[in-house]
Amino acid sequence: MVTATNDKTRDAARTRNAILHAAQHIFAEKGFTETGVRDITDRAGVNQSLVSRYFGGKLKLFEAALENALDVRIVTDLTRENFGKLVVENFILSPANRTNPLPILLGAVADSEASAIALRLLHDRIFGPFRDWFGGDEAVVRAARFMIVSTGFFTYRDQLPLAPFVGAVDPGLRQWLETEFQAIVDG
Amino acid sequence: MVTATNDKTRDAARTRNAILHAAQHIFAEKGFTETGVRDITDRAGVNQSLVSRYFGGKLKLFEAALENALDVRIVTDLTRENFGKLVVENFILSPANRTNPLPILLGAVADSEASAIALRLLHDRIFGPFRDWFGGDEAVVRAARFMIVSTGFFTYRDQLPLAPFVGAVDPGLRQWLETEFQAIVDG
DNA sequence: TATTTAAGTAAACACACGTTTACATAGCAA
DNA sequence: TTGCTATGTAAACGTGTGTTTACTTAAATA
Repeated sequence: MVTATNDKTRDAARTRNAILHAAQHIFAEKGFTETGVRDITDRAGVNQSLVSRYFGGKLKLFEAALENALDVRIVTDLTRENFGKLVVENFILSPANRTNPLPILLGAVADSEASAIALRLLHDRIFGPFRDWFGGDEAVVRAARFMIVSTGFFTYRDQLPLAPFVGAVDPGLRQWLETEFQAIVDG
Repeated sequence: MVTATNDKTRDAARTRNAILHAAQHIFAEKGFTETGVRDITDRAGVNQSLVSRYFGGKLKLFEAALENALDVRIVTDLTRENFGKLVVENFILSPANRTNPLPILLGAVADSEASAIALRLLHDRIFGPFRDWFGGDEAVVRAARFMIVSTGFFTYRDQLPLAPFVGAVDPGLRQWLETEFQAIVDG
């Protein structure tokens, strides 16, 4: 675990970073609403008041954490040939940790302020890039299909652990996911 | 609007009912977390303390409201022939009001206690019946596909209003939804 | 009608939680 | 070394919210 002060030295940048990373983890695990500022600062090993000092409050910290998670480039390294397989491997089946922004984003839907931030970033950094990458007349519909399937899957894997989504993914379901994503680019 | 006491008569059953229906509406609109007990009782025209008296608290009221919403039978009236068209018409495109239980249910994902209730009811009253109705070897996968697509759609229609989901549904998207649901029963 | 019981209300309570304040001190500069 | 500034902390604050309490009163009962 990354804490700010395993020693007693003072370093604002490191402290800020420790808070940011702890926030990404815990927001991904518990969602925006059920994550307390003290949960984050305890994990980072710092005082609770530093969230307001360094980020301006819980909401701005969520925004920063989400932006940070979105810095992993999703569209890069994708090809139209093996799109389905690649997406399932690298995006869908990657666990809900700080590297996968969509679960963090979905953890904000219950809060009106946090979901406004999430919606903006979702549109600009996920939906938009995929829509442009798909291209063509039906680009918007293709991107919508992409969002629907990935979001539906994450909802049941991370938030409502329904039988077929717990543990290893059923091979039939995985096969369908790959086919489905491939169909989005193929037409 | 249904209130308990437009007059000043006292009627426990009517009051309880007014609370229940107000709860269904507001839970569907704002989700479990952002709905306050006072929001519900104000709409029902009764005192806030009656939620605890008649239902045992906000959580139990949510459970009762969700059970009540689930009393609309979804599977009935479906046929395998026009499954896709029927589901999209009668289930997917019906607004997020008290008649559609899935949006109410999805409004609980942020709260750990409410989502535990939602998960149980989701499994018993939606996932299970559809799985059984689909039948066959791949019944579980088919039901999972059904859950993924409908949940993904509702998430963006009700919770994160992304461009292609606001207002009238894009005809291309609607066509895909129908095809997708039909494919679930066809194989 | 007199009495009792159930229905309803206003106010207070208890607690969680994000934020702010007042203070302490490490590290740097003069 | 001396003093200043940035970093960090503990405690208090304010507020929102689900719940409970003490009380009032309509309606049923005898």
